[in-house]
Amino acid sequence: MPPARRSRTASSKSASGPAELPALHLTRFLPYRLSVLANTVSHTLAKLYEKRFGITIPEWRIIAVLGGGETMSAGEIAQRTAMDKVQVSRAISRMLDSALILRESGDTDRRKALLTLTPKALAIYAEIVPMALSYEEEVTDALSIDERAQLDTLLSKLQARADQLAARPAPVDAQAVTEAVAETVDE
Amino acid sequence: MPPARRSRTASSKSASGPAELPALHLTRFLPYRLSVLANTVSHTLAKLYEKRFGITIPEWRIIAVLGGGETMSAGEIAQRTAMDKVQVSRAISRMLDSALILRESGDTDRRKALLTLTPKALAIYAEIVPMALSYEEEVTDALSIDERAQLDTLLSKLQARADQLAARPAPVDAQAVTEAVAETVDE
DNA sequence: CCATTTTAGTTTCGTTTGAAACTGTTGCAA
DNA sequence: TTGCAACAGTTTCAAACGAAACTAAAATGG
Repeated sequence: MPPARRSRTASSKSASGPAELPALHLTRFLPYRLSVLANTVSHTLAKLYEKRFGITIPEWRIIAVLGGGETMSAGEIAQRTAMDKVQVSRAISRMLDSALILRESGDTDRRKALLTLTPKALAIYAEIVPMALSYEEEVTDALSIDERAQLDTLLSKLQARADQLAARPAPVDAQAVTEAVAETVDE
Repeated sequence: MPPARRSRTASSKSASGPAELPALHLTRFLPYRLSVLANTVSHTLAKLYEKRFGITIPEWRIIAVLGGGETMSAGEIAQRTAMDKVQVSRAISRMLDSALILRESGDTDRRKALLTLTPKALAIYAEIVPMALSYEEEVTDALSIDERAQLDTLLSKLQARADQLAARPAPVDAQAVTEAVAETVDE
């Protein structure tokens, strides 16, 4: 039995469904809220990056992890940026075109390409980091010190749980449900 | 002068940049964290929706706002779902194809189309809402009751601030910075 | 050693996206 | 009224995406 649901100002529709339909308000639905917030933030930031440096978010992320001047492989970048290898591969090829990155194939393992930022990219890094942090600060200025700590905790816990749930295989069977619905319905 | 920065275990690179480069750890950078979390959650949910009902997130959102049986225009849907009109238009046309939505042009204003869910979509609604809420609960189970309240507050505050910052026009000039960087650099 | 599997990264293909242009409709104003 | 601006929604086009197929280079192991 699912625990008692939000008893908000919702379900009071006139002639509604069968029985006890739990209502859902998109604006209170966590996945929706996270998606909208992340989108707002990313989009704002993306426009800044694009406008000033002509780079996209994937490129920014790569610059961010290589900004210390270190060298790493595409796979390692993928891990550290939470992007998949295709995304990384494409971002790198754009960055090669715009001379932001240097690629040399390692000699111990010639599958792995060693990637380093060019001076040009390092200069962007030096400019973009303060800008990024400053935007972050403007956002978190909406919060008290306590709240910022809370946010940190909450995001970590939620991410851990979300990862866990994402890893879990499909919960029940699929086809059956679809068919059940199709049956119930369609006149 | 930017307030003192995170003094984490970060900047201790060996021979790093010019002077006081504030370090940036992607994993502690709020926009990044939000983006990754929202992505994980949305992606998991999208797979559930797709697998069971053959619908995408935009379609789900439309079903969510029309699920009470009410009728509204595409523009209103766009507002309530935080999607833009193009996204809504496309989702609606998919839903027309799969007989999930009904469109009749209003007679007072023939630009506005009146949209209503079909019984088929309402049946999906009845099945999908518990599923969505149950997933949400599984995620928030990672939090205490107090923390859930905190989360609600934090998300609201952050969204409000992010909206405010997004509305603000471009902060400074653009070209200048790009050129400055180009100059500093490229050997 | 040679054959097989695994790993690193790229390419391809079909879809999705977002911005901008476009179509049709209404409201407004001279 | 006619003419024009604003609005609702759709279409177009080029970029971006994800999944799966592919290429090339190690690692494994018989």
